[in-house]
Amino acid sequence: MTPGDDTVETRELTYFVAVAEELHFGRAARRLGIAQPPLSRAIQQLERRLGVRLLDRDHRTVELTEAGETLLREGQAALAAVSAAVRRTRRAGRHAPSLVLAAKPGGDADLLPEILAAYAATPGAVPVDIVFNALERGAMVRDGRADAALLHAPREDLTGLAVEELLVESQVAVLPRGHRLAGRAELSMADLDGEPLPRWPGAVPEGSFRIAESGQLMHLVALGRAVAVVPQSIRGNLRHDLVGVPVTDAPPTTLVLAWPQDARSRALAAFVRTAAEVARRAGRP
Amino acid sequence: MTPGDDTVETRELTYFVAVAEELHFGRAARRLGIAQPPLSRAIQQLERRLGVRLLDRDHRTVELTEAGETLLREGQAALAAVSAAVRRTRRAGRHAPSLVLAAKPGGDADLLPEILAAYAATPGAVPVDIVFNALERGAMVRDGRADAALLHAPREDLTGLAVEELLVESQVAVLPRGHRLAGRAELSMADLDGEPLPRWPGAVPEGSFRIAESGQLMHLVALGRAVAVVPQSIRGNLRHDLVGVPVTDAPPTTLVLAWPQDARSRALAAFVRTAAEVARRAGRP
DNA sequence: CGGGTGTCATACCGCCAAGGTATCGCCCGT
DNA sequence: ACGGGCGATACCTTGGCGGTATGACACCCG
Repeated sequence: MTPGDDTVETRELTYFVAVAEELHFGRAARRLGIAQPPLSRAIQQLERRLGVRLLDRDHRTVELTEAGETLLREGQAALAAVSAAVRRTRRAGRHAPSLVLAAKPGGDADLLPEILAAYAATPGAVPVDIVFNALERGAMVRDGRADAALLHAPREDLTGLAVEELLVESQVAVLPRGHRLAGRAELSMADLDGEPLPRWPGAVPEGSFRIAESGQLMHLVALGRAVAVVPQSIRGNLRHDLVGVPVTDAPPTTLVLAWPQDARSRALAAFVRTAAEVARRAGRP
Repeated sequence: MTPGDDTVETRELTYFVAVAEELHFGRAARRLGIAQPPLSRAIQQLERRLGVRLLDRDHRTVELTEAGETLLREGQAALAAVSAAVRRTRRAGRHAPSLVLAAKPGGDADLLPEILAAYAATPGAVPVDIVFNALERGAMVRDGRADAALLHAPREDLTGLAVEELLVESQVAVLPRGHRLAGRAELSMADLDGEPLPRWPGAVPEGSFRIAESGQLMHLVALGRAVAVVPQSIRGNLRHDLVGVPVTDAPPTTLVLAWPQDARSRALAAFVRTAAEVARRAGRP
């Protein structure tokens, strides 16, 4: 045995993560585009190499051991790091420097146009591509698909990212115009008890689909199937049949600009500086 | 061409990192334990896959392109993440929970004994293994060889780590007892101009060896071959033939406890809490 | 209770690609 | 002009990855 072998191929990690997420060899194999037997063998070999049982499988069901849960978490992070390395290398090679910013539609508190204009006016500014994505903007920064993202703390996880706070916002409940609470000047969270979930995009109401786009959520609200508690800045973009009512005791939300904490790019640094300045200026009109 | 292939095997990354660090295919191949031709081919293939030139090699010399520098940095991080995943998985499998703490001999400001005692008294405390290492305690935390480390900011790089500040210290110059400055009550950095390097462990004086152990450095100081500027807490552990003189304008050093920022371990959290408390208590005696 | 079905493991095979050896091509120092 | 050093190329061998077929076992059903 050679226990000093402290590495594993990304292929093996990918395979394990697929099985660990699916908890089903057949489905995982299909997702990976290979047949099931090689997958079984690969997992066995991985377990032998690590000297650790990763999955408890009786003939009916597959579940993660403690070691397996560790490898799922850590393996996902490691794979993201590898993808990030590849993507950033490709970007560095194509000599057309640019920035990719991940934002959520309607989630920029209307700061984005001004930030982009101010940055574009900066000497040495580089083209900025905006990528809209509601659910995985943090992951996009971590794995190199984006150079920076607008995120909402503490709703979204910021581990592994450097951040600049742009704006602290209170929250409002979005309600159909005809709702029993729609006329109130303000609410407390307790007033919303018993209202249907989800409260925000990304939350997964049981048995329902994943809300991937805020328009879907707003539609659900309009139908009375959901109540959303969101940063107050979206009040400007509400559909005509919805109203936003301040929720006094909802925790305030912070709009942050996040980027990989080891980023070394001159352009990114300038963009961050500009964004912070614009936000500061907007803070005291 | 299949540009959607966003991953790379760890083997390829390891190979590239070796070449990028050595800037020499032959040496890199020897270090990797393979022959040179397969290594050349592997790098070429990697470049083809990424669609990017990584190394500028004329027949005499090898140097990194910009993309190559990116891949070196990012690849090292990704490989550390993979190693960390493997090690943490192995640890999680062997069901004997414990903590590994990386410290530098003499670099704990004498806080360690008290921290260990206080933690051991905590309910649910777990055995703590101390690993002494002067040069790569940060890397040990990042790649999973240690759960936490005592580091000195800003001397050591903290990116990617969560930290708790334990102690802010001013610095002293370590001098031979007979040195012309040894009698002074205090110094400024300017007084040390012209003194021989290195100033601290890990610094590499030109043409000399790497100082891997503080005893070596102290020996050099005693021989008049070096001057060290170090946190004042080491004054208690100086050899009889050395003295420490405060350097008034040296930037203060902060002793921090650092751990992987995505750590989820209950034991680690308790240890950090205890350490912070001990340090706070020690701060106001 | 016996056949059917779903699931993971095993057996066996073919082939690609990683690694080895030998050699080339090129630049350099002398 | 020549030998030495270095990376690239040519060619071969083989380990291991992936595929198909099948086994072993548990559960469901009529």
